[in-house]
Amino acid sequence: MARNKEFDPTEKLEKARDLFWEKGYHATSMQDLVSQMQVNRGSMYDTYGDKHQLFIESLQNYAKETYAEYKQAATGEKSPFKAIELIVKKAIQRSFEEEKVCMIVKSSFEMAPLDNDVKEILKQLSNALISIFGDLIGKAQQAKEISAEKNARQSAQFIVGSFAGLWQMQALYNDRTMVEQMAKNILDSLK
Amino acid sequence: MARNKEFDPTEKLEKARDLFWEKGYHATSMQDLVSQMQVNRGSMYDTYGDKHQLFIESLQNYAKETYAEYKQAATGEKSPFKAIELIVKKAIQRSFEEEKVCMIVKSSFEMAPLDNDVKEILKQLSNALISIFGDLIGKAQQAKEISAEKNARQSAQFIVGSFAGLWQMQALYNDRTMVEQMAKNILDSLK
DNA sequence: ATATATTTAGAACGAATGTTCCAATTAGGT
DNA sequence: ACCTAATTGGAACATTCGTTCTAAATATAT
Repeated sequence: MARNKEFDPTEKLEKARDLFWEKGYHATSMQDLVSQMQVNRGSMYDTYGDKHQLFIESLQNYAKETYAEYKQAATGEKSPFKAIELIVKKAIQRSFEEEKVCMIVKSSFEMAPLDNDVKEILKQLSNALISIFGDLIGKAQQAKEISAEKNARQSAQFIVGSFAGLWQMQALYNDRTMVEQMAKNILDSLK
Repeated sequence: MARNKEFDPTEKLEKARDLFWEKGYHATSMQDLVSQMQVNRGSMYDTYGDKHQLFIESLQNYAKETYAEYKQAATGEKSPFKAIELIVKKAIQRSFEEEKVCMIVKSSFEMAPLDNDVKEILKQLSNALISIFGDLIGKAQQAKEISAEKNARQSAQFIVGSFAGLWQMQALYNDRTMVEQMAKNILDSLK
């Protein structure tokens, strides 16, 4: 039939994702993307569609990779509460290593008020994380590690929401001790 | 000497602020601002400087007005802990009335990674809020309303950070009950 | 009343925006 | 080896971007 692509679409998508992740949607130009991805303009539009679609795919890719890391951090841990702790630790570690704050949270503030399609995706992705924590909290309650009085899903929402606080503090102060202290407070308040 | 301005600079600044507040910095164009403020382009540059300076003044104006409202919500309240509760309540009420999420938090995610000047201002403004809560927490400890074990400033940082969680949830789900439940969790964890 | 400094309206600027198009290239199926 | 369909590089598109400029209008101080 015809030629094959010279580039690996998912590898290049990750480059786009990293740029959107760092600068957000509006501050990232197609020129920025072309330069960073090292892919021709035409090929970009052929492969990913327009900027908006590319952003959405970047977001999905981010969530997929991030949640996989979170789950991976918890596997093998028998104590559900410790599993939660491990995920939070991993999230913080990752965030400081990448020197970037969670793309879903950033996008929630930048895009949710302006773009309904993106907002729905962000809701769905956040729901997925809430479910992960909800399950763990339920199990922790069964294991009597935390009080069974509290509603598991509410606690999960609290945890996921609290992440935003961690990231804001990181974004402003970039002080890991401070962020870890906040995380400790959050985890303590679960019990 | 010469003519007077036909418009009230602070009144028009508030219009700019509302637009930046809603859409963020990058998604707001000068054309948007000219239309919304009903001020001539040239007059805008004469009065406020460029877009960047106008944004900074908008941010300062936002903080001034918001913090005044917060303090006002707490005045007359003898119990320091209840004062904290009142501020949180006011913050939530205001946020749902305006149908917009805190401009400082939004800007922290959009601008802090890209703009050091804005980041420093955001830090300073956040510090001011942390101090307000730090004072109240200190007083609440003296009044034995909350445990004196915890470091007051750390708890204040936790509160201020937790606001970001409230706003993310509002931005995504726009569910007031959910946000109020989260706020309750935050306040409970203070004790 | 006149001179003067400032504001006003809106045209105009070059640069950057997202997107499309086209000719040249290239690899796969027959 | 040759046709064919897709990819490639890069020019080109119309808009929009933030900003500046000019000329007319206007209010103040003398």
